[in-house]
Amino acid sequence: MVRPTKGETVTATEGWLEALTADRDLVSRESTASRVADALRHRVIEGELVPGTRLSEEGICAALGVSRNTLREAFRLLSHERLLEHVFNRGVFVRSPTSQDVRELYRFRRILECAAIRYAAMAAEDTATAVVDLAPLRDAVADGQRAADEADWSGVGTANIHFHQQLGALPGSARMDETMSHLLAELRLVFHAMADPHAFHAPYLPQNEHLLGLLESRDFAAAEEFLLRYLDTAEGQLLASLG
Amino acid sequence: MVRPTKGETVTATEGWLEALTADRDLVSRESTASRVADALRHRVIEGELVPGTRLSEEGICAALGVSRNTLREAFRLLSHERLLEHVFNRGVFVRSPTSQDVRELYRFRRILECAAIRYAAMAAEDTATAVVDLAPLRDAVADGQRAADEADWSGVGTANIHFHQQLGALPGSARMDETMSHLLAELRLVFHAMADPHAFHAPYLPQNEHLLGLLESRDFAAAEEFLLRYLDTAEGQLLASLG
DNA sequence: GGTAGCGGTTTGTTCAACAATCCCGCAATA
DNA sequence: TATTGCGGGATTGTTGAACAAACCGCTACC
Repeated sequence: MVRPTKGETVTATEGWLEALTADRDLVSRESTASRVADALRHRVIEGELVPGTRLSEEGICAALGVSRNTLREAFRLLSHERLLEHVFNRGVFVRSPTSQDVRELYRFRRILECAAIRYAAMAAEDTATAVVDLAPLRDAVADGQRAADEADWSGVGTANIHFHQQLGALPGSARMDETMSHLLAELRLVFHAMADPHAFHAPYLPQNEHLLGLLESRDFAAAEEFLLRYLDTAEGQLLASLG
Repeated sequence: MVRPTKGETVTATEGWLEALTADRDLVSRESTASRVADALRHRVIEGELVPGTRLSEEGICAALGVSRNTLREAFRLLSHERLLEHVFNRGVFVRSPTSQDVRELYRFRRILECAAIRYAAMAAEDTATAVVDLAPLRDAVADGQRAADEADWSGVGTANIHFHQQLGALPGSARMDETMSHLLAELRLVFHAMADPHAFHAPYLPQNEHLLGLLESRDFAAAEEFLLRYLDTAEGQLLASLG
């Protein structure tokens, strides 16, 4: 190890401590329950666990090699995210969203995503506020385009979700980000109930691009209007598919 | 037990089955973890547990007479509501919100509550939609007035929170209700950090009433404008109080 | 046909134990 | 003096087993 010569003190560039805090999550191990929850969440979101499936405690804790108590903590986490449904004395099931759920989900989406656009509009006309950063949205659109070129429909779906996640992140509120994240994860359950969940996303790719264009040209009123129709269409499709 | 005479079938008034479902939660036992969480939540929300307090597992599960595992499930629930903070390998603490939290909380409140007003506006001009029900808001204002008359400042605070909860409930989305509920519960933590948390709420009583008046007279634009100023003021007070 | 009783199975909850981790105080060192 | 290294003690993380309670499906019975 190289150490400074005696009497000499090395002062690093300003703010390096703050930079370190960004790496904090790399150091801190997370609990096994979180990791189990991550594994299950992935399976649910990717549609490998079909809605309605019962998740037996014994089977899963044997498969994952964790104790029942730890597994139940993971169940609790995912139930809170509405990905699983915990029925007292009967076990946990992969949640199967109803059409009522779809209507509520989209009502909430309209509220949150329109609010995000309005926030961007406010930030744009208020020079005091730092202008919102649309780069993550551009990235999401690009990712979607790339996935479509490779006929990776699952990737298109992911990019689509990512686009809306980033749209909701415009106001820069961690709480809203989390809410959006849960909302979109739950929505994935709905998508899996469709006949061809992956192809479903494809038509929305150019629409995302158009919406981004409106935002970039600062036509926020048109963007909001466009988004509302966009969501109406999607909701209608899902409701029709759910019966 | 009285049973109908053989061959005779008693038919009760229509809809009694639906009425029964409302009492379901009285019958269905909830898990002990939920009840433990309820008890702790009450203590935290009422300010009996000061932010920063460490909640020792051993002490609490002895006091409540539940096992450590059950207590830990309750801790998970409350951590998810951001009332407690779970630090890995160090225990759980009553969350002490920072000024950063306050800013985020109010940013999110502005988004959600304004969206609620805009939803009411949309519902009002769209005759197809059933008109929104302002009765719960009136009730909350009345409760606050009554509590103020009796110098019950804690009650005034509760009524104030209740008012905003009901405001957020206008769009009729269970998911949004839950989000608002968590938001306001977390906000209570902030209030307790103030010098005189109860008196803090009193000035907002007439403002709630005024806001309700604007909604009743369907002047939604003014209502939104008024609410924004309202929230600005409150946020400023809290930030000043937090330093 | 409908209903009451009955096992087998799964969940709810507790308990006790061990490993891993952290905090605090003390000594050693530059 | 200020910093570093090192236990000791306490607390948390996780496990495994155990028992009570509840549910499901089956059978027997009226």
